[in-house]
Amino acid sequence: MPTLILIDGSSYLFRAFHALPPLTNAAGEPTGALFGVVNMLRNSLKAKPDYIAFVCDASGPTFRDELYPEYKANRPPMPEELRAQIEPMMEIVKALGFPILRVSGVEADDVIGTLATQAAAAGIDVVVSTGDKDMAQLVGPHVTLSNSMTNTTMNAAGVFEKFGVHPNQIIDFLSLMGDSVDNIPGVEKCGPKTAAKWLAEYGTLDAVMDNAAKIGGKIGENLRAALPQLPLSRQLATIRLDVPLDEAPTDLALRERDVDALRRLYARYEFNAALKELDNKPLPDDVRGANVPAQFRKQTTSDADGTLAMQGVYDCVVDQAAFDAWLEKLRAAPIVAIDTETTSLDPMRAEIVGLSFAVEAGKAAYVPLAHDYPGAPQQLDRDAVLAALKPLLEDPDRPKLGQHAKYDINVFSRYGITMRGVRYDSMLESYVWNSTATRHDMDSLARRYLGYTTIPYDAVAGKGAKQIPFSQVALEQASAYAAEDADVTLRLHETLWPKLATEPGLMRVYETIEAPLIPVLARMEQRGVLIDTNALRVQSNELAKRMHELQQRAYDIAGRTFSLDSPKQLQAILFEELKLPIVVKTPTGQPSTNEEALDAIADQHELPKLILDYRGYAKLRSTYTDKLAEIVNPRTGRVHTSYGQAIAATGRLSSNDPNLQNIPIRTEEGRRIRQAFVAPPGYRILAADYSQIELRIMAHLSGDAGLLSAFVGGLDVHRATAAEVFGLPPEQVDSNQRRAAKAINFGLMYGMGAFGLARQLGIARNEANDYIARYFARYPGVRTFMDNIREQAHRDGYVETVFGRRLYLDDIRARNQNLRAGAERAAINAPMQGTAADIIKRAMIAVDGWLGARDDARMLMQVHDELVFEVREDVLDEIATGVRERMSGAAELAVPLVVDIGTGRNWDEAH
DNA sequence: TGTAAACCGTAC
DNA sequence: GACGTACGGTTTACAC
Repeated sequence: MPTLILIDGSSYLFRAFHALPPLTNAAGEPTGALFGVVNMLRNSLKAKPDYIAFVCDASGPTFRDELYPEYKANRPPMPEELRAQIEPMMEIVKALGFPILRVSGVEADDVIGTLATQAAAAGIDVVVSTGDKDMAQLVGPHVTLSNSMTNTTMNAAGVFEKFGVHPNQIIDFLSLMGDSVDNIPGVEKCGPKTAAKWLAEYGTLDAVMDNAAKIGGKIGENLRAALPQLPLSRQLATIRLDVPLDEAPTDLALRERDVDALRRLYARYEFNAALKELDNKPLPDDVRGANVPAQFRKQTTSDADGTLAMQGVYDCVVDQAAFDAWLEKLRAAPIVAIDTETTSLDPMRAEIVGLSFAVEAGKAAYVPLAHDYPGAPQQLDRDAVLAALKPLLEDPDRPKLGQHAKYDINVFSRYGITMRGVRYDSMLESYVWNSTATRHDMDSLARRYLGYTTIPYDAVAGKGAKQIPFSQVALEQASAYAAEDADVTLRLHETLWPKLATEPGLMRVYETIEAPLIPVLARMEQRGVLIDTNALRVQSNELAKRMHELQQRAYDIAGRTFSLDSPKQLQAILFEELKLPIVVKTPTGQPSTNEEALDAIADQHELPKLILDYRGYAKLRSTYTDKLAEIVNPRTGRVHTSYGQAIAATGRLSSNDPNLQNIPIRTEEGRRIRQAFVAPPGYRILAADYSQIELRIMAHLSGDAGLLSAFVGGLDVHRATAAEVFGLPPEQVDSNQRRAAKAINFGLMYGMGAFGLARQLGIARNEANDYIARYFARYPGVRTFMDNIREQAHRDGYVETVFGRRLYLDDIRARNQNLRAGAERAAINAPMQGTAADIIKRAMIAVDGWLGARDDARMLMQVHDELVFEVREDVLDEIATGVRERMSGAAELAVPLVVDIGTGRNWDEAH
């Protein structure tokens, strides 16, 4: 059968632009995207199709813009470096002899859809070459998709495998999901899984809509809310198959290529391989790694149509000569990407299995050191290799690059190596560039910024029960995986660093906050905090006893046994068997058994109170007492948390394994957990926390006179607020009024409305409204500030902290009310939460620098507005003074930054 | 056996 | 639906 290849030119140019490094030729003209597209085109010819066409978007509006003015409204303008590559691309495409189709009023997709349909009807096999999943709707018996970026092809079965729906359901599938890039509305919270599930059940979008009432939960409500929008979404997602065209598929034979023009263009853009091929000369061999056994050489280069796969030569270094050669390369390189392979995700328990390095894109090596499996080849001695590398690793003036380098720093520390000079970390570069992106792990970054899918860890080490330690992974696979890690890290840096360089504010955040913080956090994690496991064990037993008693009583009361831990079973007993009133519902519409709900019915039955007590104990025991004891490192007797430096969108740190940032404090029983965080003999715990830091930042940012003077005057701000709102002298404010004022102060920072305040304080909604109105009347600057932030967020799509950290708000222009309102609340909160994060990070860097190498005082923990130290008793005063000075001085605001400090034998006492 | 979702609750 | 940012435990449903 004859074949037709339809190339989605616009899609490829755009993807190649984002996937490839920003190459330029000697004249400084951008060539990266061009290079990608040209290679793809040359490869497409190798299939020797009978017909071929290059289809791209014409300029000007299309019928979709008329249907829906907001279509693609979120698209940023095309970057100049990309725009500059369009004309050259068209010249090359023309010179290659490709028929070019550009039809105004429709998109390239529609032209492709029309041609594919016509060709298939005429018995021609069609391959649509595109990176766009929307095209899956065209797949049929004669039509397949091919994606040269991922080197995959898809027929109808492939579509079903990938999306879980058939090609003829793709339009409905896309309509349900919506598309944030094209700004097509869908069903909120409906992703591919949910969309596929519904379509599997009902078959079509129409049927899903007809049965919308049957779908439960929050997602069902979202679906019903979206019903009016969905027909429009479907129209937008539907590729037209009836565009009037001048050419029939059979008119699309390849024209004769213009060799002279190609030679001139290839030369100009420095596509040397293409130029050589043009002149029919063989390509030179790739540079091969020296002194490397051939069987360990891993070469990832372009295959038939995988031009955009990682290209490079990866060495597996197992002999001294090869290692020496690499050591020389590392010493000579201006920047070295380093990655460790280990036996554990926990750096405090991990042992080094191998090291990988990259010095330029495409040139990387893996040095296996402790692979141990039957038949494993001889490897270099780990201690000898580490000793040889130590000077380089410890030299602060040799710039190093990592992906999540804190992990590697901690691993090296276990071998007596203090890694210094980590100037670059691709994870943090990505985080500063756009903290809203949910994941900054290497696989996600490679996909996002390089358009490349890395070898998944699972693929070499397995997962779940079948997982093997990396030390048992065969050298050949281990090398491919590990060397790629270093290579990809380097390529990510080469992509992200120039981006950061275009935004001096973000660059400053990276250079003055995030990068210097890496070794500070690493030291805190390595140090760990001493835990009194005996105290925890005692408490755990007490809790277990009380829980058991409560459990027995609960069974007696209910007349049967059940799991007190199961909300579902509780719901059956409380609301079905006992018929207690339902006060709160969960987001899925079920009767809630949360604290608020149980509190509300506690006066009608004894079971709710009992459950609340049980829950409190169960939470403490499972989450804290038992968990902490379990996670104590047997080597150090301490818990070594991991701080997440690229998690929270606002710039805050997070903490896990264990999470030290949610240790209880509000109740007496909870504080016993804190009492188990102890100082070693001769030391004391010192806790220093910023007083009302976020409210102070609000005063600074808003410039509100009332709020400023409260802080400058050193007043109790909640009391002062109560005095203003209730029109009383401060000394006549009672505790209830102060509590209300505190709720207002905090609530406003989170964008809370009257509804929320009323609920929080248990008052009528109009009363809450009244409070808020009086607050804004008394603090007009705060209202103006909030209005301005909202406006700025809408205008720019992001908000900033005092130090220039940026938070993008993807939903700020959403048509969905809830999404948009949520984004507005986040916009209000982010400058305050984010600035507080910036300030304490700056303080940590300053305090760490001041403490230097002294071992009589060590910073252990950070809890958002608090730093915790262990300090030798004889220097407590000196340290307290120095810490206070540096924390207060971490920012110059319009109000003083007050720091409260306490000390004690344990964390609880230090408060 | 493993994963994801729902629910709940802790911190700042 | 109504208050921002996190982490994580238990139950439950479900795919493999």
